[in-house]
Amino acid sequence: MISSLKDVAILARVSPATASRALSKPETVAQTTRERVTKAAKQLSYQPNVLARGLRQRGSRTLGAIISDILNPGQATLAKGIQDAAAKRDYTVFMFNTDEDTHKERRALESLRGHLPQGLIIVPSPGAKENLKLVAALPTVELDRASGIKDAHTVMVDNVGGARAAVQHLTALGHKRIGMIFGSMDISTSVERLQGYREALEGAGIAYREDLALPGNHREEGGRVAAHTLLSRGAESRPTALFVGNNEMTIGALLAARELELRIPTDLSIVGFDDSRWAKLMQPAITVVAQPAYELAYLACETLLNRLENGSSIQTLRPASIRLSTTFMKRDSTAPPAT
Amino acid sequence: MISSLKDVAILARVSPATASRALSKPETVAQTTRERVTKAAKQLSYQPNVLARGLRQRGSRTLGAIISDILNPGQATLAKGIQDAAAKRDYTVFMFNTDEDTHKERRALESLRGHLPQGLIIVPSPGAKENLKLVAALPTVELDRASGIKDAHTVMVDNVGGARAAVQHLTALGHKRIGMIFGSMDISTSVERLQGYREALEGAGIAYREDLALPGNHREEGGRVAAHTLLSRGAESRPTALFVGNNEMTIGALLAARELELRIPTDLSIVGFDDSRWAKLMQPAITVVAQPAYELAYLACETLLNRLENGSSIQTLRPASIRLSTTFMKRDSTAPPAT
DNA sequence: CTCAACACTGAAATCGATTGCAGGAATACA
DNA sequence: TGTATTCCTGCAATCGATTTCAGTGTTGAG
Repeated sequence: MISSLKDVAILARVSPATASRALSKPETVAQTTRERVTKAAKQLSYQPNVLARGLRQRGSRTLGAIISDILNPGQATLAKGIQDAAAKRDYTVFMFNTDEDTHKERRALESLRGHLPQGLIIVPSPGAKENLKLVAALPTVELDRASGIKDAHTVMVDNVGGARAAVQHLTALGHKRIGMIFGSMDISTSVERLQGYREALEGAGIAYREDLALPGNHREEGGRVAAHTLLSRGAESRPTALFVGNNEMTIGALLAARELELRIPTDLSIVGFDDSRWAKLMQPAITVVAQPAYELAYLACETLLNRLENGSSIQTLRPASIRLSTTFMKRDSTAPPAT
Repeated sequence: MISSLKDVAILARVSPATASRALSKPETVAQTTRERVTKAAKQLSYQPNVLARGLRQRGSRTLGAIISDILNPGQATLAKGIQDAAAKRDYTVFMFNTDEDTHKERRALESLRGHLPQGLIIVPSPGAKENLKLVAALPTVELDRASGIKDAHTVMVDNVGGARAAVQHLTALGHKRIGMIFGSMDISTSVERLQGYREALEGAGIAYREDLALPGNHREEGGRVAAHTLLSRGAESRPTALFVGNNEMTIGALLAARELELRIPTDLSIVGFDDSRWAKLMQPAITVVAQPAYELAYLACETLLNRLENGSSIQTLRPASIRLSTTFMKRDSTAPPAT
């Protein structure tokens, strides 16, 4: 059923060596021979055995990709970007989920290692700095976040700038008490977004208050609890606007606002980080900082492939640190504070 | 850096053959030897080369998975179910997207074939019947839909029953003019859901009218256009309820209703097929037929793996055709028709 | 016409792990 | 003690494609 290179060689009346060359280095073979071989290959619908080839060449045209949670639409978009970029250059991708779990990440890396991928694209979990030692020699690009490894190649968005824009929008509307719900501080994006929030407040001459910035552990429930805490105070001291650090927590915040019967944007303005289907669809539609997730992932994959194919010369020395900018999407969930 | 079995063998002072056996068939090796080998392996942090092993054993512990669109949350859930089930049995998965495009599906299959996977799980595109001939010998399970290939193993939901339940709910509320928007008729789910709709109407003694059931090509825009057509008639002849065949088109229908300023559920009841984040979150929350996507995929993967490991004996003869039932989720987008 | 340069091709080694077979040691049994 | 088993281990072949090296035939220059 499945035919090997040897079958092709026999049919074309050449040696396996020549058949191999005819297919992968055509210019080294006489034209007539080449045609005989390609014809035979087509006739047998020959498909090279990637395992054998990879064994000989010490690695196949394969990449590893590790993302944190495929059910998160943002991450799914990353997955797609990686796959499309890889497919375009004829690479295939081993995709793994970590669910933000360091142990799963470790297992994924171990499993990956045996497949001898040419490179790795990873959305690092909190424990990645340690885990990545397992594949220290593997060309790697960190996507969306930084693991903290020195001189790593990273492709991320400008989280500080995105957060700053969001909060500036709120201060420009006249908000003074602006709350924030941020994610786990062992993920670089959370740290950066919090920083952007602080910078924007400072720029507007508003003092940063610890009681207005709460952690929400990046899940819906955490966002709900944090928002509930922030919004349960009296109308005089409660924040009039909320900046939420990711999409899941934004949902939580919205639910909390509903429970407390706060109208949006009349009683409360909300800006989320990360766009999504429901943000556009809700009424009111939610104002967000949108990330170019697809482009980000595509670029990360291209960066990796370029580095691979340039032979690890220049690129090894000069780590790429790419930042794409975010887009502020003004919708209907933000308005001046009630007077 | 990367150490081979030979290195382990040398360190443990045995032959490569024995080292191999010590690691993969421990019971065939003397205890002391075994311990020396495992210790050496750990010391070198040995990881077997999957390519070499796969070459020898004609196939690695690898599965192919082809889904239609990872950006669709339902499909992403399928992806996750497959991966989790595979990981549990220590298989790795090559994941591909087809975007419902028969050519991409073909390319994915070609690419997959060279990797010699042990099996395949596929959400078949309309052209799958032809494409799957490429891998006729590969144990395959069709997920979510049927390609139409005879005797194929399939794992799907009870689309007819789900649709029937949805429409029965509407008739029970007193609706008489119930519209439907269905997907591409070359996808089995669309056909089945349409049939469920017809059966429910018949059961309620309502005649099926062709002008109330329109195709929406399964995308948001198609759903919007179809809904617009259905709802643009006068209040006397316009449907008072809509059953929509998938989640994307449901969004389209909702947008159309907004454009026409129809209130839900007062002026129009809507039931969608497939649950999602936004369906719960919207106000009013959308009544839907929910599919057990994760379980479906998990089960499909297990079915495949069981079949693989039982040696293709019994299972080959008796194709599995599994149907899981859907869950009707009554929410706030359905109500009795205005009188 | 001779010899060098060149273009092609094939034989054989190689990648790393697995496995059939055979040999050697240890044990059991008579 | 002699022989039959059992247990363990190593040799060598194998999976399929690639690649080095050497050899053949052809062309061109002198």
